[in-house]
Amino acid sequence: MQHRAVETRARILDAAARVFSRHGYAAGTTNRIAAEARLSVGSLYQYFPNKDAILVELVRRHLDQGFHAVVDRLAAIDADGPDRTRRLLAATVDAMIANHVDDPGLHQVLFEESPRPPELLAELHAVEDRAVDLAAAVLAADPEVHVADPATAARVVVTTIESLVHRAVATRDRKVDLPAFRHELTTMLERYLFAPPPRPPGTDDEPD
Amino acid sequence: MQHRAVETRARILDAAARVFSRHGYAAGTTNRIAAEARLSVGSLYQYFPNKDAILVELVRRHLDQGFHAVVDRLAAIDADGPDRTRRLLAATVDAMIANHVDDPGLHQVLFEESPRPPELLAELHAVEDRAVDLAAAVLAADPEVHVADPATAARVVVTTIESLVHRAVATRDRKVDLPAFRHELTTMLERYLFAPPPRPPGTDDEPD
Amino acid sequence: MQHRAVETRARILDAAARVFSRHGYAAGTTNRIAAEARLSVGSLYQYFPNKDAILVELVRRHLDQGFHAVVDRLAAIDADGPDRTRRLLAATVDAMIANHVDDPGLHQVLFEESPRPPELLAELHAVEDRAVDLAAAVLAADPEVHVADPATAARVVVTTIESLVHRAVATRDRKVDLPAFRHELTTMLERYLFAPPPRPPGTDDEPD
Amino acid sequence: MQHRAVETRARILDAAARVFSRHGYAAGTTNRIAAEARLSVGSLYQYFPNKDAILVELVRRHLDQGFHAVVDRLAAIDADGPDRTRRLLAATVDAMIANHVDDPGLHQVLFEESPRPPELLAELHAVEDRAVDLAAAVLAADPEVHVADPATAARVVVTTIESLVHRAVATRDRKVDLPAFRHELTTMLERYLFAPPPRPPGTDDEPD
DNA sequence: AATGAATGAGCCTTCATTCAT
DNA sequence: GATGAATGAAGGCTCATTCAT
Repeated sequence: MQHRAVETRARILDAAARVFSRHGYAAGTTNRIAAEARLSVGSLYQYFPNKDAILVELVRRHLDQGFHAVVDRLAAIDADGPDRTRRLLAATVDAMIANHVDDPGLHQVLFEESPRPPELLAELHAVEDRAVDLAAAVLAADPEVHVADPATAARVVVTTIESLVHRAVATRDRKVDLPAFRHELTTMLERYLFAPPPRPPGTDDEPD
Repeated sequence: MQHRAVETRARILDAAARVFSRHGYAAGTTNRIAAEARLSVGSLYQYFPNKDAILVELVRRHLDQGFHAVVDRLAAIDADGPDRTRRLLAATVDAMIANHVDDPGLHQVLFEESPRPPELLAELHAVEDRAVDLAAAVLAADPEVHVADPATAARVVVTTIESLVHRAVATRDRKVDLPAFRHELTTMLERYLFAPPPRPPGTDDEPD
Repeated sequence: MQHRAVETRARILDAAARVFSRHGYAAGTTNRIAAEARLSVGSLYQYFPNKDAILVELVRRHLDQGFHAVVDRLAAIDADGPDRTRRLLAATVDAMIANHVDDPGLHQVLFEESPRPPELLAELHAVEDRAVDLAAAVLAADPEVHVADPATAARVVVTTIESLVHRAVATRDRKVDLPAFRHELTTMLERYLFAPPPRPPGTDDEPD
Repeated sequence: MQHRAVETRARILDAAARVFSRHGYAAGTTNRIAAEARLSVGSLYQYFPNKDAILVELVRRHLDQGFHAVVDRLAAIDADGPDRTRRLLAATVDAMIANHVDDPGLHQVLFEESPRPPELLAELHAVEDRAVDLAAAVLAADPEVHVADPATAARVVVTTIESLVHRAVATRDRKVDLPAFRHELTTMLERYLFAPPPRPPGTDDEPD
């Protein structure tokens, strides 16, 4: 039955997420995943052609969910109020943190220690590019943002958020004071975006 | 024999670096490493108790070399000239990029896809902490740097450099326009550190 | 339901023939056969107790069809004309070739690469024996055939035809010029059967 | 050590021969082969890259040994005595029978039920072609041999011997009275080769 | 009767590690 | 100290067969 099958696929993915998160990719054996999903290996292989396919699907799912979580969150931001860019920035950082907080270990496995077929890399890049485009539009529309090139600035912002959030929360490494981290990250990005425009020649800005 | 042994250890580590870089951690078998080092597996196991020990040593070596490369570079910076912090910052970024550029693949393996025993994590953290301390001292000494807490700001700077440089150059992912990246990263960090001080009390910015 | 069931069995056998021919015995999975027969595996197992049973039935069917094809062809030969034996021989060779030409691959699977339970071997032998008996009768009745023992000669003829035709056409190996093969095979067998009788005693050729 | 390694390879091949002969290709598992060779699977895989490679080597070995056995036997035949062709024929048949008698089951596995990579088929054909060439030379040199085309006749002889000997002795099927088989096969081939030449035109044998 | 999801034994292969030489 | 053959546990995956629906 269609419904049943979809459910089983999901169960396998959930199980794989738990197993990978706990054991890493290499030690996340298909037998373990099957067991965790209360299924036989054979069944697992009726839903996925091989172990990597599970991983790929898992990454895809996380990517989608993460992207949508951010987009949804941003959609709730008042489009026209004051400080729009600042509020979008903060919301994005929050959403990204939320995306990772659930299962830090999983992200490590999914985005670092696993083999990523080129096809998947392409998707990763596509999602990032979409985010950059969205951000660039926001920056370009805000007169208070003084950056040489909105596209470049947008990419900096996006990759910085991704990298630092990932590092701060999505690692099995040392954990971090989240609120402080959140504050400092937004501060840095705000200063980057809203820095006073370079002085016109002749004007001095920072007197001794 | 002491000397000979040290040399052999180094040869194994070099071989391991090449093998891991080429094949990744999982496919970097001990036999391949031994072969690359023109050694028998048996001999390899007289120098290292197991595969992970090689990895650990390799990470340690890289960490040390990287740290020293940065420190050496910074030592060459004129301690008292103007814009000292800015110059240190730029030098650090340059040194970090240099650290990764040689062998991007290896860093990926060493710091992402390999198992890292807690013991190794502790060392990682220690090195980072040292860097943070050094940076904090620099920030605290510079009157133009207006940050609430030099220690926090130092950590932000250090982790941002690490994360973004790593992401930009030490990945097998999509590659990046390095000079542009370098410029944008320093710009962001400078704006973060040298932002005009918060308005004097009485002006409200973020009310309770 | 009797009729329906018979039809379904036939459909399964046909499907199995196609699948075995295409994929070989090992890769001819029951699932593939079921799919090819537009049936579920479950249903397939209601018609055959296991995979080997399908194979056995298939061999049986091929044997029967092949035997009857030959017999029918021979029945069309004028029983009393001159050169009766020669014509029967030619017709047999033609019929055997015809039997294999349709689906060379299938014969390879059925008679070479598959497991043959003893029960099946017995049937194979029975069919061959019947053919030998028929041939022996023909030889014995022909005064121009000078063989020591019609039964032995009959077996030689039958097995030679079987083996060589099989080899010539029922292999995935190198293919063969059929008309030439056909001519040479009949020539050889005719010479075998119609060789001039051994010289009357007194002439020595192969002394004791 | 070179010698030790060669010996181990041979031990594996011998073990594989026994295991394949007993269980067939599919059920001749690498673990069984290793066990039969009193070796661990791991070791087996240090000598052969995979199961098929063992098979290929085994086929090659058998082919070589078989071919040489025949050639050696023929070399012992007096080159210039009377009835040279007849004696060569008999010797060939004997040698071929000898080749198969040792381990009938193995031939079945090696040449029928196993997957044969194209590369191996090519070798098979090459050996056969060599044998055909040799035979053709013999036939062409014998004035008593009346065949339209020595090359064709040679191929008929070679394939007939191969096929019938194989069928008679190298099968797990019903076994056969070897001396009788031997006699009948040579008889047939001799009659084929030494049949009286076709009548000169003007003599009628087969009137319209 | 039919369906097709589920089962699980067992296959081929890899690789960190050991040990006889 | 060195060598490299040997080990064997364990992994990914297949497929004949069963069984709940």
